Amino acid sequence: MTGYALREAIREVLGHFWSESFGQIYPALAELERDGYVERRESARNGSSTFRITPSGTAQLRELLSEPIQRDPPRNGLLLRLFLGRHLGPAACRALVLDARAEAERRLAEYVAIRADIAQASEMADERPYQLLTLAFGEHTARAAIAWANEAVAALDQLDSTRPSSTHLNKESRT
Amino acid sequence: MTGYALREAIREVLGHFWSESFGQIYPALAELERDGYVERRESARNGSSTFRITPSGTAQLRELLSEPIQRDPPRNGLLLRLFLGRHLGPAACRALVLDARAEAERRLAEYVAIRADIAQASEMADERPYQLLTLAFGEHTARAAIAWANEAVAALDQLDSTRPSSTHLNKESRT
DNA sequence: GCCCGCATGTAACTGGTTACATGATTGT
DNA sequence: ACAATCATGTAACCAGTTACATGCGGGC
Repeated sequence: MTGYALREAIREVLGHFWSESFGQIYPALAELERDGYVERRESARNGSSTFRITPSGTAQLRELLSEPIQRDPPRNGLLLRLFLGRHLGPAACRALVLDARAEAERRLAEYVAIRADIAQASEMADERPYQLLTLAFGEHTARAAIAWANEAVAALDQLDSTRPSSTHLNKESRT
Repeated sequence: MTGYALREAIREVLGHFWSESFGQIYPALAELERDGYVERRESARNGSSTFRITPSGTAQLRELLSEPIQRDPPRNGLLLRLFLGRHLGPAACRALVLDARAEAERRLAEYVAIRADIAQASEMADERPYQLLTLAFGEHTARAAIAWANEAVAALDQLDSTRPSSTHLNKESRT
């Protein structure tokens, strides 16, 4: 496939847990070609080149997949805001949580659709069980996020009603 | 607090969803001081300086907290490996999942301990409900991860027994 | 003729980590 | 004394995004 197509595939297929930008892909493909991990085939018609992985490329892929997983330092903007939620007030926090819930629901719906697609397609039978694993992860975490959001909204509502004239911006002071 | 203490606090208190390095903190504090958002008080004894947020600093904090949450592009090494799990084989994938489950269990235990701590401490009553929100999020996602891992292990075991002589490295070929 | 999607690549920039240099204080 | 921890800062480096420059080909 071409670099462009590769990026599209990553966006569409792995989009929920991986991403690459053109600035990554093209230099990477050039390097992979230099190291003999992929082969370039120039198209005569236009200036595009399609790439195909070589045997040594698949070997290298397996090597890389076997390397220890490195996780990057956590940075969850939602949780940071909620932790310092006193400064935002219950109403603003509630809005944030509702937003998060809406997105989790959107994701969950997407996963359900993907599951239907995968069940449909008879191709790639040996890859399917692995793809279902990642899908299930997404479903579990999305459902967890929704359940949490419901609890959180309830807690925030109670907080708002218990101490209505809180230190900061609440429904009344904003109107 | 000092820059050092600030980093410790971030690590210990927000460690599950936020992180900052010295390379960030010290330049940031200098800039915040320049903009009048924090005040520096030099200690006479040693070269250390303690910082205190100013009124305009808290205002700025609220401003920043109100800004839209920006999420960084996803990059989940575990899911990437599982998605391409055919290249690793069921046994290796199983190990990855078990690892993930162990860590989720470790996290969950930590959260339970923190919850006990928070319930104990009578201070900071107005911050507590917000902190509990972030804690609950961690608990939900950890439990979801554990449940998923259990399903995934079962699926992988079945996969391993159904087609024992898979294309690649499995238990037999590795011994 | 013109816009849009396909396609390739580079350059600038940014956000951040890591490693290093340095030194005071405290506890054993 | 010496090790560990507290403390400050900088420089080098890195991964990665964004934006830009460029051009082909097809559809309207």
